[in-house]
Amino acid sequence: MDRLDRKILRILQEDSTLAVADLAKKVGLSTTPCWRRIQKMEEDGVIRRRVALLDPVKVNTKVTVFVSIRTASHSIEWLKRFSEVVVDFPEVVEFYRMSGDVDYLLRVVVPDIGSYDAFYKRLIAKIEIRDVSSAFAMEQIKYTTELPLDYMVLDNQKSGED
Amino acid sequence: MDRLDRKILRILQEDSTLAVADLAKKVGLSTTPCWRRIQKMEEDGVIRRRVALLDPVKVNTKVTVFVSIRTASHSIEWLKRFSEVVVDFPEVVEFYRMSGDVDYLLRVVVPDIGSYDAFYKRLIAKIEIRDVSSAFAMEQIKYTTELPLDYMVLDNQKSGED
DNA sequence: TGTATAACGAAAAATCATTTCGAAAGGACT
DNA sequence: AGTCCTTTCGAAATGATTTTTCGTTATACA
Repeated sequence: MDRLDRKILRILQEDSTLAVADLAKKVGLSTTPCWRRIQKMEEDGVIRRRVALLDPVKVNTKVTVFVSIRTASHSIEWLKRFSEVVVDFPEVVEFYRMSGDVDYLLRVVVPDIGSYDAFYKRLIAKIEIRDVSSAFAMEQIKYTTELPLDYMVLDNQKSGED
Repeated sequence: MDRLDRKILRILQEDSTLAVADLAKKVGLSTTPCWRRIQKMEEDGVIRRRVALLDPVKVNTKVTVFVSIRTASHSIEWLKRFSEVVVDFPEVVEFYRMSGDVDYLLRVVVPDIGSYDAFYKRLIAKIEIRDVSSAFAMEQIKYTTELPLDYMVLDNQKSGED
């Protein structure tokens, strides 16, 4: 991967609807090699998928809640089941195993506080959880799916400045 | 918006590369009305954009850090500048104003702990911040851009069971 | 300097998005 | 029930874009 590939990724992360010909023009290529580069990055798994991003307000999931979970000591069995249960909730859009104080962190999206309570009840009905604490987001100041490309490892050679 | 629209959104959230004809077949429509529904949802802003999602490992941003910030008392000026500074870092992929204990929460992506330290230094060089604490994610168990569509408000009538 | 390899670009072919045109379905009102 | 009106639908034609094909150009290396 070189600077041209990075340029392509930068654009596709923002907007994947451009015609390959237009994208090619932007990065200074003709359509065929540009198309082939995209193809290759899809095969290599650099580009994982292309998706539509929806407006949370319009689909009635404006409220984000961060759920911190401390699990002290638990069996391997419990941890396995815990992960499975949590992953299956569509309201859970992010789920991390953490180092330090908190063991797991979830980002949950729901319409309102009431729905969060309902979600929480459904969650603890499925699996016993010791220490849970919820923090509500008042405002989403930034949310992007664009990963920074400044750390990418390039086969350095080739053209391009940006 | 009815159940058909929801079906369409469900699919487009997963994969926006399908041909409209195929998508139409999946939801039980012919291509023209399906195309028009998509068009309308784009105009209405329900569908915000279409993007490519990249593999964090392949672009060298596998480490996620959650940064909690407490700002006690600060001027309006400071808060404004703080937001601007933070938003401008491409490593910050999510940024929330929170209720409760923590005032702001960031999700930051970087290649490794060392890069995080470098990022942190660049951040505090740009703006003075009182109380910061960082929590590292050991594992990303779930990450999806798919919002749950179960809370969507439908103009209830019409066809479809799912 | 020759050769191999990899990347390029123009143009043709195939696929897909978008428009156009009627037809059908559902509601409201008489 | 019937007519009008509105909305949604679908087949086919058009236009744009993706994908393939083929020949050319650049780059690395002996």
